[in-house]
Amino acid sequence: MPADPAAQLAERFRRWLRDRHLPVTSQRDMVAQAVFASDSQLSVDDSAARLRDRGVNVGLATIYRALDTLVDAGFVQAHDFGEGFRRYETRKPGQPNGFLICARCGRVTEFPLDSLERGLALVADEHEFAAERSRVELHGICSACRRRDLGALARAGHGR
Amino acid sequence: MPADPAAQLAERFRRWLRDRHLPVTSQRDMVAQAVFASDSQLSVDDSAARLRDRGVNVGLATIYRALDTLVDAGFVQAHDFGEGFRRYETRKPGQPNGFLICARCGRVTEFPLDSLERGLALVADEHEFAAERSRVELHGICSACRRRDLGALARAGHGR
DNA sequence: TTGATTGCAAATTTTTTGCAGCGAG
DNA sequence: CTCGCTGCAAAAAATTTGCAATCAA
Repeated sequence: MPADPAAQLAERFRRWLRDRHLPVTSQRDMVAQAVFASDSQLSVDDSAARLRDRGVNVGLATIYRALDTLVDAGFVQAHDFGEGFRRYETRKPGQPNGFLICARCGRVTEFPLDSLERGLALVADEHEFAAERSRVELHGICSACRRRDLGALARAGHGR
Repeated sequence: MPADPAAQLAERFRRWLRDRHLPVTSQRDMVAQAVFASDSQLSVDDSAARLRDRGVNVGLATIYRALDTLVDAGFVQAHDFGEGFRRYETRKPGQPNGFLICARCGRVTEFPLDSLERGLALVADEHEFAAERSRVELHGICSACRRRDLGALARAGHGR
């Protein structure tokens, strides 16, 4: 059984293209695989780097266009974390849409919104707002950086 | 009593500058007043336009620098709604930090996070994340656009 | 063959930076 | 007088666009 989810997604994307009589080019396929194979949010540069590492050479403009297509097709989701550029990520069914953004190391961890959904729906209702999607960001210090800070503090205390 | 909150903020900003021996220039003052006087989130272009309308001429670079200073001073908050540029807004004590972003007209309405705070704290705790600030975005159709759509639908129905 | 895609380079857009001259303290 | 600020123009950085050559179907 083909249990590799990235390969399955790539195949579904190819089918999506064929269904609308769009050519399945190797470049698009490579970009798609790069995003599908990553479990983090890739910038366009990140994607270009990964392709380069695999010996594949694709123009930046092509990567932008391929990612646009992937977003249109619904396979990929675009993010803007306020860094001045976008990031892209495979859109899995039942996506989290909650983000813990570490101010120290920049790492972005995701979490599901289930527990907040009721409250969010309530707020939308209050304002007669028809919400289609929601996004929650928590900015602060992640557990790893936190532990590191506490460790440093402890050492400083011992040394007096 | 001087009840104009914008004027009060401007005065506080001047004092902030004086306190650190920075010159209080008319340009910085004007930029500050433009943001303080607005109740929406201004882009740099918006700010430039408002200043131009008042007959004030300030270079774009100066506006960027003045806004940076205002953010550093804590009087103004920067936003990124994924439009490709930033927006700035007076930071009031007990800010909302919740945003209803209309996909149709682009208007951004704010709402307070009180009702969600408990849930947010719970999520942070679960991940051992030390949250400093949170940000919630709801994307969808605002009440005004909603009504407009419904009206159009009704009219179409009548005309049959 | 046909029409969409690709690559490259030029164009756009937002923001930053360098620097000579001005101005607040 | 002394720094820091201002304006302008050039530089950066991310993204988009125009177009001839290429490629999938």
